Amino acid sequence: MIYVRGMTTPSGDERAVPGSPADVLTLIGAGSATTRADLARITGLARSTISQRVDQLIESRLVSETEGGESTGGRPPRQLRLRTADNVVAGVDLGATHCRISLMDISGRTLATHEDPLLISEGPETVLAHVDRRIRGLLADAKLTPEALKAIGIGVPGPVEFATGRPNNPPIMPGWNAYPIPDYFTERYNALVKVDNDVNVMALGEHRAAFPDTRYLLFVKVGTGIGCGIIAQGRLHRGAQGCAGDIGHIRVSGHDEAGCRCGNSACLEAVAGGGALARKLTELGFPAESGSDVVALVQAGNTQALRLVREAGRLIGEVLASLVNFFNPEVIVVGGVLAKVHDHLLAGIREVIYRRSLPLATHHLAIVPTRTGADAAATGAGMLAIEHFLAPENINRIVTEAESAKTPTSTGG
Amino acid sequence: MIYVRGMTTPSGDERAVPGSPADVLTLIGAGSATTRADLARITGLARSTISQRVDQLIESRLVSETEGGESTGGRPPRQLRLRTADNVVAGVDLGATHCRISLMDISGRTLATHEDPLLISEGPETVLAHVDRRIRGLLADAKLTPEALKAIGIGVPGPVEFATGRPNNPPIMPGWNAYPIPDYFTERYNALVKVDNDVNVMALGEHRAAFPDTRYLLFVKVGTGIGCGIIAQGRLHRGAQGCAGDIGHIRVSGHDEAGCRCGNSACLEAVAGGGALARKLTELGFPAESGSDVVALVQAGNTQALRLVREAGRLIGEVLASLVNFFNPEVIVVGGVLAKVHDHLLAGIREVIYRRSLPLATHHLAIVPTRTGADAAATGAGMLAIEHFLAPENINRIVTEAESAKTPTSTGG
DNA sequence: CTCTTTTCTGTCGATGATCGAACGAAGTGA
DNA sequence: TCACTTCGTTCGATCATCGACAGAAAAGAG
Repeated sequence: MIYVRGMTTPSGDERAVPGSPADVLTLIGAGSATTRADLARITGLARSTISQRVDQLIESRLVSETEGGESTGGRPPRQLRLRTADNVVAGVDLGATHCRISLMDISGRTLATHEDPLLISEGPETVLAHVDRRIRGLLADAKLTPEALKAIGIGVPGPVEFATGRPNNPPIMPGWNAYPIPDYFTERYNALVKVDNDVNVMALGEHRAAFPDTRYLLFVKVGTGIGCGIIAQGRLHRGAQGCAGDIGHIRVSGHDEAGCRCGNSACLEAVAGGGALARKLTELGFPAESGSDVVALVQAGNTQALRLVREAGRLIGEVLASLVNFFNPEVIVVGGVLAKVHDHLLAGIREVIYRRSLPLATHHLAIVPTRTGADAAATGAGMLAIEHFLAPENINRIVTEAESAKTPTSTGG
Repeated sequence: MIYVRGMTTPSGDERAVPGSPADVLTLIGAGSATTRADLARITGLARSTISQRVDQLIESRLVSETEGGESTGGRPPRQLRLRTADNVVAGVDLGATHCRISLMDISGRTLATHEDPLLISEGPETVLAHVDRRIRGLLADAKLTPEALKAIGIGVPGPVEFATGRPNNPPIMPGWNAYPIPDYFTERYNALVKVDNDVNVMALGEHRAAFPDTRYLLFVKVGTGIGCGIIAQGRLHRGAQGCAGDIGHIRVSGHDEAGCRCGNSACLEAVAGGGALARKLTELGFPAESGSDVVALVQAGNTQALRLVREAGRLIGEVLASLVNFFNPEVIVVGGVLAKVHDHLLAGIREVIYRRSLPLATHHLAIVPTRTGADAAATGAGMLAIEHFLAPENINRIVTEAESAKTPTSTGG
């Protein structure tokens, strides 16, 4: 099910009378209407008008029609669906050391997923060539041609200038600064390309998959570092420079001894990130290099690891308690590697938030572990791609082009 | 000049082809178009269509027309303006101990302002009766009838359920909980009524008056308490329960001894609010009761007061440094009583933010004192009123009603 | 099994909003 | 005074939408 923006308008703006083909498609995609009669009832447009719009959408290969609707006492309606057969997108999750790609159809269904180890530090040319090969492989496995790929969404582990899709001084992506990632793919595919921060696409994926009706959501990723994706009014909040949600370098009290790679001390990430926990465990005699090692120790029942994770939860909770007062979200989702031991992490987080935040803000606040797990980023990137493909401007453009291609505009004589 | 939402669309949605009377009015109100020919050029609609729309707006008494445009070589255009003669709003700023009301026309110009001492604790009936009298007084002074008042915006010192305009367990407004403020005025005026938190309307006022093109702005009010109004995408962010921006009870490190009226300790407000500073000064032998007294001591050159204000700035800066990383605003405006000594307050705030926040987030960040000063809340409340009056739904309703009133729908024969 | 009722979908003339050409109005400049 | 330009209005033409009608395809009654 696709997320609708507009239509059911909480804030009361957006267009009042949905008329264009894109609006009709949105209703079909959202599952709000599955037949022509439904569409007429919902939009208030005449059935003849709806039929015409639907014809345009079918002509444009955006909608498919199937027989076999349930009769409610009369002629059974023909079912309308997004045409998923040859409209797919790729959701690409690039991490520091992995590349995970999901092939999804435009209704949001995942067709296939593939994960590889891949070092982002090898630079854009190498990494993107790998991504290109994997996408072609997934398309071939699904017996699809590259023409079926309509959009690509990519999440990368660093700040991105969203409008241009260029990384903005990313600390752990050497060679990627200002590299025009979209160009690489628009030269090779006839597809839209959108690039965003990995935490943002995780937030998007979690929101669309698990909390589509939530208006204000925070997705906290606790991995080697700590970051936060922000959903406001159902949309990603990226901030003025596109670096909103970078909570890993917020100061926590009482840890001025902990130096951080950013140059400051007492950063949340430097005391509660997976890397920091691994270091502390190593010092205590339990060798660990990464967040995954910490998780392994917790799962093996190591009490020191368990204690550290719970304490990390409290520290993260201290920062989140501030953000709850400031932002007043409905849901906080905790993801990232450390979320695999969310029992202990969430206990610490909840404890502090419920003690420190305002009752009005916490009364209806849910603090939950991720439901999408390791898929969050790839599906989120896919959702980013789908939503840009289904955006009104794009749909209306496609329909208009299909129309003008059909009518030869009577040139010559 | 009125703030436009939509039209110049940064995010790329909103309606593409502006057609309705409300869209035409928006362009006139924003000053984007002052003549029929302008409107035709901007909207792309035919001049005849525009003329028809403008006629409707003039008929509905929303637009006025004046001769005397500058000729550019041909017939001079007639100038179109919002009809301000009999379209005014009231912006009401209710504080703990004062009531300030601005009468504004719908173009945003302030016609008159009146401030009274008034205790909010006297309860809704008493306070609102006072407001009612003052509004009638201001209208009479401006030689306007109550019919000219189209909308009322009200800022109150406590949380409000914005949709209904009812205070939500406000701590310093005894007797006001869940009181339906809008009803009081809709029974007495034919006007729209919108109620919001005082910090929110201050943020709105500052944004519209001083930073209309800024997309992400924080307005920090440092008075007896400390609060924050949030502008995101040019709109107020109110959060899930409408209590977003309540930063006064965020914990600051190293002050666990400071108890707060909320029951927790080390709250920002309890260590850096005007009330807290006054208490500390009193202990040091300089009697002070409120934030104003603190300001007076600073202005008198009291070094202890000066030191405390600067230290308060650092503490506020510590909290804001976190919020800059999280929210990534373009502008932070500091207002409230303590902003009268903003030299010292801002020094502390800037010092900490520039040290603790991410360079990417602070690079283009402006941290400035309020420009609207004591008018922030009243003008912001007026802006709230104006924007609701000029909202497309409302304008289209007014025009439609005027149309149907003119055509007698040929009943009977 | 037939006929009626119901519901869905397409067709086609009617309607009404918008357009665009033409015209009058009101200025500038040679 | 006479082009020339720009602005605003008028009015017939046009095109999207509507709504009545008819056909299609099922359920249900007799």
